[in-house]
Amino acid sequence: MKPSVGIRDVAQHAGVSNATVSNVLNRPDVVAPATRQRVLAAIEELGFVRNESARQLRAGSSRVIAYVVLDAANPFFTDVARGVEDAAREAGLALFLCNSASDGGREREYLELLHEQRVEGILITPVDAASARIAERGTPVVLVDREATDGTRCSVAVDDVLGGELAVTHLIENGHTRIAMIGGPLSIQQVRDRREGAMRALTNAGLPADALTFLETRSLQVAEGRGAGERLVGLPASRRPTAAFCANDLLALGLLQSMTQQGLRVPDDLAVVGYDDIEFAAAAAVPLTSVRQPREQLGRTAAQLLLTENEPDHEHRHVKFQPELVVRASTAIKRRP
Amino acid sequence: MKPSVGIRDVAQHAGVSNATVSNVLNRPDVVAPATRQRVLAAIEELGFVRNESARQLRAGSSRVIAYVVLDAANPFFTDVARGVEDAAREAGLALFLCNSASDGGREREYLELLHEQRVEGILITPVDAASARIAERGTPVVLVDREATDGTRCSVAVDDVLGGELAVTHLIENGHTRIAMIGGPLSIQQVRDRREGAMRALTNAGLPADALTFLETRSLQVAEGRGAGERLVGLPASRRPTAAFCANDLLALGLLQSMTQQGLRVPDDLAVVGYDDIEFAAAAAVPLTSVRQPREQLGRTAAQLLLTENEPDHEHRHVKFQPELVVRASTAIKRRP
DNA sequence: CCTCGATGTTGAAACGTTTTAACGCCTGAG
DNA sequence: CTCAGGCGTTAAAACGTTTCAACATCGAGG
Repeated sequence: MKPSVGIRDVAQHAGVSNATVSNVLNRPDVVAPATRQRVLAAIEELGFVRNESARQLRAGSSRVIAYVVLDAANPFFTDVARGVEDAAREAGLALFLCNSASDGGREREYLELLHEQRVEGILITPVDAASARIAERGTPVVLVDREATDGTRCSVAVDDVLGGELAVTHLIENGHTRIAMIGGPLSIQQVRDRREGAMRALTNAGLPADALTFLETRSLQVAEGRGAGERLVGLPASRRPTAAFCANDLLALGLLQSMTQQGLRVPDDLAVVGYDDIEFAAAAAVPLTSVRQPREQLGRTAAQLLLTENEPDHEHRHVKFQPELVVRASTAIKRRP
Repeated sequence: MKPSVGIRDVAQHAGVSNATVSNVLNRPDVVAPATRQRVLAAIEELGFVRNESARQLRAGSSRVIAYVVLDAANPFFTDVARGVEDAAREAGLALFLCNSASDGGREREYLELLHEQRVEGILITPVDAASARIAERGTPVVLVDREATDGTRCSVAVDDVLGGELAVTHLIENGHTRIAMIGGPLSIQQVRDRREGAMRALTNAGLPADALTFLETRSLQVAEGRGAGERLVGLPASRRPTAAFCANDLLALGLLQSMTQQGLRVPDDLAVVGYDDIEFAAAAAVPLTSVRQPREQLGRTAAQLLLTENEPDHEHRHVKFQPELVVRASTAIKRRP
């Protein structure tokens, strides 16, 4: 490792004091143009890179925020992250992405690390309700895609109950009366909310609660969707649902694959609704009906809320967006031959 | 903001010196169990969080590495990132993900930031050749999915020339003699390599170079694939290729969508080969033939190489993996009615 | 000629840790 | 009783910045 050139080396090389170098770095306008040039030249020549730790230690602020994402492999979250990043960069902040991968332990570790790093703020889509209540340790936290139940912090969410209701109402209107909902684990708030919305749709339509079969999955990933498909087909034909509402598009895509593999047709044998409307939903084997959420706006808004967090008269806000149903081929009206 | 409790506050509260608190934090075994308990209790009680900046400033090391990814929305890279993270976490390092989003400026900013942060090491899939040559500033850098041409750093790559050759050879064997390659911009090394492989396949089969029409795109994203599809269909039927090799799966998925929309059939009117074999390739409208790369292993290996970087007798290594063709429906043999 | 304000520069004191050498205490051996 | 050695603890010196009050220098206004 190089002897690591510091601000004093630069100062000496340029024939000024270290305070002046610091000024060139942080308040260029306050130093005379000639000196500034000389210092910049010295910086260039010596290959000086400011030591952020020292800067932060003294200055107290870090110019970095972080987004702890639930599943970096889910395009929904990468889209949210893009919104976050755009907003952050407009505000002159850098963004660190951390992937909890739905693992509470990992999430805790990252939060601890971020607190230690004294980031300016943390955006998080928490793994479960417990972690959503994480002790605030001086760093502002904004919940993303999850509503803060207590008023202790800001949150940006989408009305998942409404989303579930939209999806299942659509299926009911298409004539389905035996419907499966696929999703899990139930420790995830979104899954619970979407199920609640589904139940509400049944009630609204005067259908009994057992018109909905809930198949719980271990995660919200493609492979689990395939597994659920097999379980579904395994059911006796008389009780087998004619439509499925998946808690996200990854599950729906897996389900779709599984149906094709088992020789069943979508939507004829099984209508499918997904959730999130990720880009791949439209490109699927059967273009997927899905519930669209304003992904980038979700992230962008969350970042903006975070920025208001240390304003003097800040009070926590809870923004809630409306989802929207996008109808495609996977729920085309059932043919009655 | 809270008055921020420091190590000395803890020390005072526990009736010991700050050095002892530091020992509890870093070398718990060296301090007497009773004292340790007392200190831990004080930490808990005061809600002390170690200031990482100060730690790092004094200790010199950061326990963090970073992966600057080319496109966080591309599942290929999130899979690579997962491999990186697994390896990092096994080594007790945290991983920060930075998304350059194929933007050279963004990439430079992040690299600067990471240097300032004095991260232990940087993994990067660079935007273009210029950025791949980025001045090393004391922080070890490993190239991911790109070969380091000079011997100045380690790299982990996949043989893209071979990949392109596999894809196009497969198309030729299926009887295609007018083939399109879709990808870009050409500033991306992978695109150039895959095209070179495609040309080699032509040569091997004794086909003229103009059997391959290269359609350059502005990026490697789904929307560009759709655009390319329209351009393709716009060609006079006599010159229109009967098969397309896409530089990645996102383009291929876009192309697929575009074909369906324009009423053409895959593979009958156009056979399609993608690249990367992302999870969604198998779930596409027409399951996609694709060139598979060992994604997670790529990331894992890169992280491991990075870790060897500050061993005393380190010499830069260039690992190169072999890709593999996965044949699916999108290149099923052309029917000749 | 003196004073004043503006403009540029600087010396030195933080910031909150880790680290090192030294310290006091206790125990067991001589 | 003395002394060597081990053990646990500590005072104080870093680490590389930023910041602030103070200090030159200079031109203009009185």
